Amino acid sequence: MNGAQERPLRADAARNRARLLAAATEVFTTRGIATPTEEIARAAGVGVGTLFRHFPTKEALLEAVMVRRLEEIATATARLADNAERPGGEHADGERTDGDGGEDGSGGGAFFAAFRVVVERSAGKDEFTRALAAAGVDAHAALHASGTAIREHLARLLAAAQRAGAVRREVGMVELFALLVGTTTAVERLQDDPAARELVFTVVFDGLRPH
Amino acid sequence: MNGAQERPLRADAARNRARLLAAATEVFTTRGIATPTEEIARAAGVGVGTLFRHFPTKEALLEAVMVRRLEEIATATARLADNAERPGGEHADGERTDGDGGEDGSGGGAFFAAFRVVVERSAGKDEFTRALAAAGVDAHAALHASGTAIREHLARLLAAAQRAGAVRREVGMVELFALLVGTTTAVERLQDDPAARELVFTVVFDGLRPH
Amino acid sequence: MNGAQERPLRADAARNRARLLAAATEVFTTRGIATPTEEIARAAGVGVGTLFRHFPTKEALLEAVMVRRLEEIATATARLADNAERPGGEHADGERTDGDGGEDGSGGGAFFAAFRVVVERSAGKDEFTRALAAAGVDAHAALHASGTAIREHLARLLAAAQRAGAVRREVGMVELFALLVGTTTAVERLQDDPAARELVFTVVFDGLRPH
Amino acid sequence: MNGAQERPLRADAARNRARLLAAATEVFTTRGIATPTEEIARAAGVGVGTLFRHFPTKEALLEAVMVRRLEEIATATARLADNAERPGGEHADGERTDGDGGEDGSGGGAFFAAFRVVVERSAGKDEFTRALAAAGVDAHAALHASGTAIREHLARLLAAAQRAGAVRREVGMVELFALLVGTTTAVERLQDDPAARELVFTVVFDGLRPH
DNA sequence: GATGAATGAGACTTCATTCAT
DNA sequence: CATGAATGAAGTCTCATTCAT
Repeated sequence: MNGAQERPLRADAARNRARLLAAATEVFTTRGIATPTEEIARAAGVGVGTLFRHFPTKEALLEAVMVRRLEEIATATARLADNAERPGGEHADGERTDGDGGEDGSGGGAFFAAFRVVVERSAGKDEFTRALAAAGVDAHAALHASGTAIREHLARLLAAAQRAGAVRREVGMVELFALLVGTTTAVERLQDDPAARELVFTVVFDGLRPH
Repeated sequence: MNGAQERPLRADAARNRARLLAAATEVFTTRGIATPTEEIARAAGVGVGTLFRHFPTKEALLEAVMVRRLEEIATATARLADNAERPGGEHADGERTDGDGGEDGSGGGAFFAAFRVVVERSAGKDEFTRALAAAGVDAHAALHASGTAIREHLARLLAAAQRAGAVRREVGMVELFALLVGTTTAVERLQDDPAARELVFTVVFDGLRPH
Repeated sequence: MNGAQERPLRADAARNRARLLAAATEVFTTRGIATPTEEIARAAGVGVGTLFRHFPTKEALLEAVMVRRLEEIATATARLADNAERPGGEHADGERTDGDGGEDGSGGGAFFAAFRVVVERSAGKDEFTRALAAAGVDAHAALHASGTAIREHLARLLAAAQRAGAVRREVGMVELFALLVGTTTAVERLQDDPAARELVFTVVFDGLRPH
Repeated sequence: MNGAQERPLRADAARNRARLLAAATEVFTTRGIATPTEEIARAAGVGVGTLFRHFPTKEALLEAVMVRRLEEIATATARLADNAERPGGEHADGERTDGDGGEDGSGGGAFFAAFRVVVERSAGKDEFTRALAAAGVDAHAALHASGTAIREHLARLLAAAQRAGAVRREVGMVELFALLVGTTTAVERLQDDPAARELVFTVVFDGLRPH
């Protein structure tokens, strides 16, 4: 897609870029996107000038952070979606060996695993999305690409899970996404209470099963 | 608790205060809390000076908006909680008259009704909460008061619903609150798709039932 | 043209606006348009905020300064153009009373007077024009209006002077404007040498006469 | 004056220096002196580091550009001045052969030719001068040297032209310089209109002749 | 009391200059 | 020596808050 316009990037430059991305992820998530750029630069141990050399705009930095997150998620969902469809993927034969601690019990394990992945890696993403949407950046190429990929993987996983009778058929992509961001928000404030987190997942997953 | 210690407030002043509160609610919700104070003043049809006379700080205005919301929610949950416990409230005897618009069908109707109320009146509250939390204002008196009341009503409703076997017993207040904010977020983006909203509620409610 | 959108402007606001305009004229002319806004604000005795309340952009301030200059010039050239054409304006009859120390000597006095006016009030305008042009602001309404007026007045004066045989007929508006800005530049550095200034005017004026 | 005290400069270094000078001349003239140094480096096909190795300061680069221009002008005026004074230079005897492209017809041809040279090679110099002056660099050695030379040549040419009766005697060096920069400015905006340019020269030259 | 002009700290961004590669 | 990444001072503009009208 973009093959030649980015030269290899000098060693130190690459390191600084990585540091900035890490610092931005951390700072944006914990202190909100209103945090001054200077703060992020300081957290990354570089000057503001360096920040702006790598990301020409605060918004661009924001986007880069999101893109990285989305890409990670897309990678994970891709694996799950491929596995689930591969013949033999997700314990293919009939003999319900199961045992998958409640996550499914009747196919759809990959779907629920993907749901977890998306939720767990989306922490803090909420505010980012809002910010970008507000800036009218909805369709920035990179974002769009990863977003589309994730959407596609989830669609396949959802369909498979419904075929397997693991998820109620009324649920479509719209509801799925709403539940994903909702669960993300719910779980976000339960960082330190794993039991509560598990229970929230259980409630949502049970609610998604056919009734 | 504090009802009368502040002097009655002249008629026009009261009207301006009300206008500001309404405008702020609207503007903060639709355009985000970063909207300049001047915008809010304009929306309310008053000057900035007036805004700052009524609310010494932007943060104070934010808080006032939230307090009003919480109070409304508290009023609604109070009624539901009282009803549910009153002898005969929520069809007390065994004869499942039901008929409660599908909300449950086996006790717990008041609880689920309260869940809906909280979610539906909380739209946009999310960002407010974050903002206030960020400002270290977590325990501002007024907020705390209404918050406590709501928490108490919900606790009673939850207990009743669990006694009636309508809600799984593992769910405690922590999970309930997480699910409330989560569902609020989920539902927020489904403003224009009532069917999807309903389905989200169905999923969450079904998930809350004993399994 | 614009009648109602500008409210009367409070007394202090009007004073500050005037101060800012004066300070900007002074500062831009003497220290160049690269002078920081803060300098101008300080020179005007107000805060930067005030400057930006009155002129939303540095460029807007620049434009306002220019507009005022152009308007002054337009007023002066208007008077001269009208006078020259009024029956009896500029000693209408044939009897070359002359005596006008070289400024004309054969009609065209109004034209040469206008030339002087434009040059003398244009000091420093040069850099402004360049700056505005660079900013792609060439056709900003107000500027355009005054500019057009001046152009029109000068066209009439030039025609009259040529009819009177006071100016060579080959000269058109293009050359006239070029000579105007050229003479402005020439004269700008002769601020403190009135005799030299006069001589420059003499040279240009003599050159403009039929040969 | 300073020709050899700096070591010879390696071949590639010399080429880079030349490229930078050319690029700077071009860029400063077309896009203004506010153009970032990086732009100039890119135009020259080198890195910024190289630029700053050759010219320790942006201002130094600016000065170098000007010096080169002034030197070119000085070379041209030198030739003209020498020619005019050499016995037989500029058709010394009385027999008005003229033929000198119409520039004068009565001696002073070299003077007017020099005037043209200065004007035509000064395009864009205006902004440079201002910039340097603003930076308090008025008397930088190199600039001064070439400037002095030009001044001297012009003084000789002017004197000769006045002796020949081709230029009015009131005009001194002060007025001459003012007219030079003025004509430069006038002519600058007439780049694409040769006829208008010629007419401007004609006006100024006629104005300079005795009246 | 209401108004909106004034204020100035602070945000984002640019760019001349330095320095590691 | 060349390169271009890093730096941070400085510039333009915003906005919560104060205060004269």
